[in-house]
Amino acid sequence: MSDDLRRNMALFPIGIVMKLTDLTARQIRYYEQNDLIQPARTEGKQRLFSFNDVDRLLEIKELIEKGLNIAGIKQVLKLQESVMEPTEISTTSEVKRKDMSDKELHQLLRQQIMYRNAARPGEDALIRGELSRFFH
DNA sequence: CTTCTGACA
DNA sequence: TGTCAGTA
Repeated sequence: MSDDLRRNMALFPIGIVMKLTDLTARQIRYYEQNDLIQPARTEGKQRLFSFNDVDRLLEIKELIEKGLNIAGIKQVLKLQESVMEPTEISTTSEVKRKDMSDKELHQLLRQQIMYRNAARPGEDALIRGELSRFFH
């Protein structure tokens, strides 16, 4: 069995994921509603998460802690997907970055810098105003 | 007992 | 986001 397939197997219920990510069930369900994650379901409609789902949730958690809202997180997630090779869908952010082109790397760095500026209330009103759509 | 959806003093 | 309700 491939390693990628193993990481995508729906294995644990929300209770386990809560402990693994330190997120509340409310938050996890909310992120799913906003299409940030798409966990599998049992016949009884119970969510079943894979290792990839957990990794994704941990990334979402980091982004939330940096002040990003759903729209902002979608941007980052979309950017990461555009950077990944269609074939070898890597797992760690380290591997993902290794295959980025210079153009994509600059775009990601530019956005990260913008996030930091916008995350400082009263420091850069213009930038924060333009990116308000991506923050709380 | 755990999870799910919907709703809001 | 928390939390309570009524189920499955």
